[in-house]
Amino acid sequence: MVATTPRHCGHEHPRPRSAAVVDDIVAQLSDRGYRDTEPRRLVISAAAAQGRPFTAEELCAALPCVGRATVYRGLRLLVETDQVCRVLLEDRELRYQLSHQGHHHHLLCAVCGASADLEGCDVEDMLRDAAVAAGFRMSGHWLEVYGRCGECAED
Amino acid sequence: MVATTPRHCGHEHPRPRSAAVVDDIVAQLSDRGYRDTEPRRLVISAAAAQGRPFTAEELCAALPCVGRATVYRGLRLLVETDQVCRVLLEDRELRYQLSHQGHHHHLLCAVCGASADLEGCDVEDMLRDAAVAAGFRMSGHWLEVYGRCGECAED
DNA sequence: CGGTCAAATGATACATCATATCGTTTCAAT
DNA sequence: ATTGAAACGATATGATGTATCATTTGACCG
Repeated sequence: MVATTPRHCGHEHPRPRSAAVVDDIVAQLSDRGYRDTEPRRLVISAAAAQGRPFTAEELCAALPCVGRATVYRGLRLLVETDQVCRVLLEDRELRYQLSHQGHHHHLLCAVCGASADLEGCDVEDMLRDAAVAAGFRMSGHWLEVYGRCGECAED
Repeated sequence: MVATTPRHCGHEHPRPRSAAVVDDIVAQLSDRGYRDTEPRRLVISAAAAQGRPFTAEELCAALPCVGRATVYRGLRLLVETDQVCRVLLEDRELRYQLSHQGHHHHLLCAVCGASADLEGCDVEDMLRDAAVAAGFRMSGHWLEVYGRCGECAED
């Protein structure tokens, strides 16, 4: 069932190219007992349409037909189900982006806001060892790396 | 000059054992052109008296004689001058603690809130290399490690 | 030692971000 | 189609931090 007849407002929400992505996420949510609702699809679709990490407010602005609370609830659900991951900027601003893989870290461009996944870098083991040395048992960590992407590196 | 006669309220603020620490920080601020004020001293003293990472609100509560804005301003100043460092909990709650050294990372106990400094672990180089591999030039990073300290590890 | 003035303060308004509440709507299983 | 729980939207509330601005204060200076 495709959302071709919006009920909340007059805006048209044409089926995007990323419809398959949306369907896939909706299916995964469905497997976990979460309903397939139109506002939820709109949130997922808008999230998938973002080119780079986005804020909850940006998503709200992009979805005037969907209530703020619903956008926040949708994002929270997507994070909890690992469909979306959270990204923290240097000023502590919280942003979101679709998850591409399991656990990973982000390289964030301070200039253009682009993000890349940090690969070939398993800090986990290193951190775990250092934690043990300090008498801790590590359970998790948060790591973000800031810098300039290739395009923005030219001063 | 020691603050023995509080003016803002009737509370007594006896000169704490950590007075030397306070004096030292005040001196460093003075070197940078910041005044030696009583509210500022109270903020520093209260921060130094905390056993573990604390929130701005906790400091406000501990200092009923000092205005909220002043506490926040004081903390911001202390962070900017590297006297205090910021710590991010897993739920994104922001806490503060006195800095013991230059740049370093924290091990945070999820149970009791204790913190330890992560030593013998230079993730910097590793991250820098990984960033370069992704076409980025690294400029900074944020890393927090969560777990259980020795005391809280026994289930 | 008292005058001076920018820095600092405190009260409070405001901004931001996110969650809680609650009556209404909607999905999906029957 | 019926129906009950899940989800929704509007809005109130809460948490955290900053901006404003009249007043106070600390450091310098003569």
